[in-house]
Amino acid sequence: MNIGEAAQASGVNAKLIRHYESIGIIPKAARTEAGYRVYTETDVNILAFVRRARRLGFSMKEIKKLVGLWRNRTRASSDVKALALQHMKEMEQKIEELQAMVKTLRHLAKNCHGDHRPDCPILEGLADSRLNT
Amino acid sequence: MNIGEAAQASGVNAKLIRHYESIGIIPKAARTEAGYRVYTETDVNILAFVRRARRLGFSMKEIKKLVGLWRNRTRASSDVKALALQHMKEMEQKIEELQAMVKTLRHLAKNCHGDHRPDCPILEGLADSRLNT
DNA sequence: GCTTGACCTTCCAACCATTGGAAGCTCTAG
DNA sequence: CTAGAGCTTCCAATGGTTGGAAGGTCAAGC
Repeated sequence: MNIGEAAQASGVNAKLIRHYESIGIIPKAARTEAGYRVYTETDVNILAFVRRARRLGFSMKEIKKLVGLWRNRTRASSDVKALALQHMKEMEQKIEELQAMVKTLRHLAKNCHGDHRPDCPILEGLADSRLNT
Repeated sequence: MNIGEAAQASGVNAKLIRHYESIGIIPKAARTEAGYRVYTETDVNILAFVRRARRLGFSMKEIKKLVGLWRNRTRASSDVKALALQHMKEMEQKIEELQAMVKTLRHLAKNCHGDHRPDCPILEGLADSRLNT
């Protein structure tokens, strides 16, 4: 399987596959005599694994760890769980931050006429030093 | 006021102030004979405005627009409101995405022993092609 | 007046994850 | 044999910020 077919099968862009290899996320692919990368079913599984983890918002650093744990049959499930729980915590924090931002903006927008007049509580709110925090 | 004092007063890092100037977010500061940037109260207000908008998650591109509208006394409030509502919509979408990620991870983690055993539903879930979407 | 140290200047590079392009080689079909 | 699709490497850009290096300038103390 060459890189294009592996990309098709795994859902990971060919360009991205090379990038993942270059930064050590995935093992270096074997090559043909002409220098083309060659992939096995296992390689495709790893790539799909990376893609799913990425879609769940894991950073490449975290994914590197996860791939290592995945390939290691003697890993402890506690290692994986800790990584997942930590990641969940960070995402929940991010959600709270975003919700606070939306709340503030909604409050400001509520009192904005939204017409041709220049008065705008949104801008005034942004300019208000009491909003410093 | 030099850049350090302006940074102190506005809460925006001196380094970042230069950066904002270089990418045209804020107007070019006046200079002393020696080349030092000089800031007025108005400049500090703009910087603080940028900082608050940034903290509400606006992109620099959006902030560039907002600063323009803020400095323009004949702007229509509808322009600002549209920008704010669009931004809120994007943040709400992001929140939903994150919540879906957390939900999936929570589900996977629930069945993970989290001990020394290698069995781990989290990794199995990530490797499961049914999770492709 | 001279040194010291804090501040200022510019420019260049790094972070993260991805995407794009250019230039050149290799394969496959007609 | 040629066309074009696909492969190779390398370099650059995105966005927002931070860091450092190398050098000029200011204010205070001696």
